[in-house]
Amino acid sequence: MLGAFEYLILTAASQLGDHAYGAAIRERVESVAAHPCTPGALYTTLDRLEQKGFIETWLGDATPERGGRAKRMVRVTSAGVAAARAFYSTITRASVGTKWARPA
Amino acid sequence: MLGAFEYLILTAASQLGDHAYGAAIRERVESVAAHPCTPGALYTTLDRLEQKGFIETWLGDATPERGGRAKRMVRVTSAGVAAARAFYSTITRASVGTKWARPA
DNA sequence: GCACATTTGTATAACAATGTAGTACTTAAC
DNA sequence: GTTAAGTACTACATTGTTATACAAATGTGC
Repeated sequence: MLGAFEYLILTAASQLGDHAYGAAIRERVESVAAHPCTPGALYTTLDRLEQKGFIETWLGDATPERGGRAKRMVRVTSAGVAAARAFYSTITRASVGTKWARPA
Repeated sequence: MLGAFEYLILTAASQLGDHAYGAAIRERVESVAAHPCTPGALYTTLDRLEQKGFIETWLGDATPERGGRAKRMVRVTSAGVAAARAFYSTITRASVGTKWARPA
């Protein structure tokens, strides 16, 4: 169904738009979830999302900063958007009427 | 962090209140998610949720209906409610500003 | 009223997919 | 060459899935 962690990465990438790349996504996920997002977790998940066709990635240029390795840029595909939408709507629908969510 | 499937089971159990038991939870999850919830998936997940202290289960009485095996009753603990709340709020917070969720 | 099918429900075991930790490698600026 | 930013890899733990078996009660035929 798309895991919770995969969903967090998709949302982060989507929100970062043209500036979405590995490390930036990582920071954003960590700030939103109260939850560490280690490099290993991130890149293996990126690989899997790409395999499923939910994102596209390519190597971009190195920005002229101290540690200038090329960034792995990320774009969410339309299939990825659809998957994220489905996940969100399932969670929302399930939560209607619970103590911890608003009544809808 | 609590998986998506675990969350669905917690919400279903919570909504069913005193009538929460294995098979009823299963039906409810299937109707909410467009996703099959097989017996195996359900009971292994119940075991795991119980181990983590998110639910309590005990064997109830058999109702006087055709197939009257004793039901495994389920109650969400306060720890379970807290976990569900945390999950929901993480997903909600992460989704703010995406194409597929409303702006907050 | 007894064998036996039928129905509702639970359990187990083996496996596949996801999520995580830790560490090593690459590239460029200082 | 040291330091910083970033990516990649490997091995492992946790979650999710499939398929099948088991249990207990009611209903039916004879």
